[in-house]
Amino acid sequence: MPEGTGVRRAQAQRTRNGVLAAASAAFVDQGVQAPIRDIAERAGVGVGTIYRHFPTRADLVTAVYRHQIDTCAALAPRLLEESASPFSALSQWSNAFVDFLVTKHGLGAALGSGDPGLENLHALMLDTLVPACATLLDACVAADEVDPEITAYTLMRAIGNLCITGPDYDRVDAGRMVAVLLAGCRR
Amino acid sequence: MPEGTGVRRAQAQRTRNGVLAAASAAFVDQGVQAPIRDIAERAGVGVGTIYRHFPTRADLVTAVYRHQIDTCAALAPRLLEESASPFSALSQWSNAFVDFLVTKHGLGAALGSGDPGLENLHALMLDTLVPACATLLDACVAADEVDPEITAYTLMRAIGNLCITGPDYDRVDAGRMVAVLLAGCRR
DNA sequence: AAAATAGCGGAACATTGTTCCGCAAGCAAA
DNA sequence: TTTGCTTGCGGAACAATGTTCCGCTATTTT
Repeated sequence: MPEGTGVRRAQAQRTRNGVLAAASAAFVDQGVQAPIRDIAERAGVGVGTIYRHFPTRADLVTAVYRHQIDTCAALAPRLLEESASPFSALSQWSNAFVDFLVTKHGLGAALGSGDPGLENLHALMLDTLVPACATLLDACVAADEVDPEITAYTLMRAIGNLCITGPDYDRVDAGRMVAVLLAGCRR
Repeated sequence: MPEGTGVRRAQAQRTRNGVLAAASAAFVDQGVQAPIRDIAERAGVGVGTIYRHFPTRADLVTAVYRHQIDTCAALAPRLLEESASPFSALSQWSNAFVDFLVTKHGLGAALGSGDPGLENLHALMLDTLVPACATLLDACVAADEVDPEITAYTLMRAIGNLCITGPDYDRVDAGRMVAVLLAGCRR
């Protein structure tokens, strides 16, 4: 991490960014399961180079989406402050989360699959999103708006699963079902 | 299908059953993604033999679970008759479906993944389970117990997704979330 | 200038779904 | 019965994909 100065380091950084850009584009076109080789070709590098920067496939996916995940998490406190009720904030935040998941082809499925190679991604989502969700949920419970049985992790996971879309179950359906789920949480 | 008489045919049938048994056992141990080679070894046959009987992986999975799926579908009309209210029937039927999914490691994820190789399985579940669910749902709508916006397919799919379990989200959580979802459907 | 090393490209390896081919044995025709 | 066809089978072979490994180049260090 201590970015040693020098031409080489700078070049490496450029390569890394190129890989991230290529991966991002590939994920849009082919979903998160885009083959590493395709990404390497897009980026004009060898596969070894990708693995040098990102030890595993999940690390690459993680790096590509980290910013968006952080943004989503940061949204929670703001919504809580601005919304009429804690439940309304939770509802709006869920919508943001759904929008994030649903625009990333296969991300939901990848998360749900339990693929051991995606542990990192899973961990990241959990570490940053669960606390954010917990904040909202706690506020809802405090206001007696939702069943205290429901945990942030379980809710996040359920929402994530509901966002696994396909040809006959698209983002609209996912959004609707998440809304139904939240309605069911309500006191 | 016209079971030609003869020693060969009988042997083939025996082989087929052996494969089904081996697959069933392998699915319990390793989940539905158990490699074909493992199943072949368990059954004491070559991989070619498996493909002779089941053109694709999904056909094998389908064959293994077909009976249980049919049983589940057949449960719907009976519950509708015996239950106090249509919604209660729907609720009980959902529990049965959840139990089915949740005991098959990875089945939910496989269904959700959109893996093109599993089209057959997907189609089977849809063809037999969706009509069963629709019966219940229609009764609920007629009794004004659930929102008519909800379609059988969407509900099935949502329940299926909620049943994608993992280390930190198990069958208990899945059952709870499905109950919450149904509560949200209620009028 | 020589030696060490970071960064890179791509061949090579492992796993898995699927196809293909040759073989053994039952079955039918001669 | 003998001969040739067909069924069913086993496993090698192929393709796709994640991942590791090795040798090369050019920068950095001594």
